[in-house]
Amino acid sequence: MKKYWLIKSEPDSYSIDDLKKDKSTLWENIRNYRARNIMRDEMQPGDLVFFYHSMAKLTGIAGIGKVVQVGLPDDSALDKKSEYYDPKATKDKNPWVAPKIGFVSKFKQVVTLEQIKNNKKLSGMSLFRVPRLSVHPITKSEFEIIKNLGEK
DNA sequence: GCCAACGTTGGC
DNA sequence: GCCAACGTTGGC
Repeated sequence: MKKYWLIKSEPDSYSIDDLKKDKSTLWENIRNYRARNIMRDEMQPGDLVFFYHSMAKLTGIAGIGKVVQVGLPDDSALDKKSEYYDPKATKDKNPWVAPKIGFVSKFKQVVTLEQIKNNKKLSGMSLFRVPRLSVHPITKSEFEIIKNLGEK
């Protein structure tokens, strides 16, 4: 069954426009086990993801992507020059994985964090229960509500 | 830039 | 395995 996710990104480093331009990207550099477990164990090709802009002028959900491929190794953990280098990771035993995310659509308008907070139907979102996590599950109804807001 | 809330590290 | 100290996230 198709699932829905939300992934956070700082648009200064990678925005929905970058994804649109690239068509798809390897979602690397997540160094949090909880987020890793979701990406490794639960994401499936075909799942849809909300693209969330954090630390942005307009904080909120900026568009939709889809999971193209899962379980790819995150090689930046092996790169000593990378900011995300993990000395515990080796080529044979790299704990970090990355999904490949493809572009689907950019919202006509960003669904802001404020809008989400003010919508009672969205108050149960994982986003609010687990602060600071960069990958969240989204329910089908949450997905539909936010998609409609964004495409208005 | 502040700071709350969490995650991670490392000494014991 | 506990927990204090430190680091990170991310809204404001």
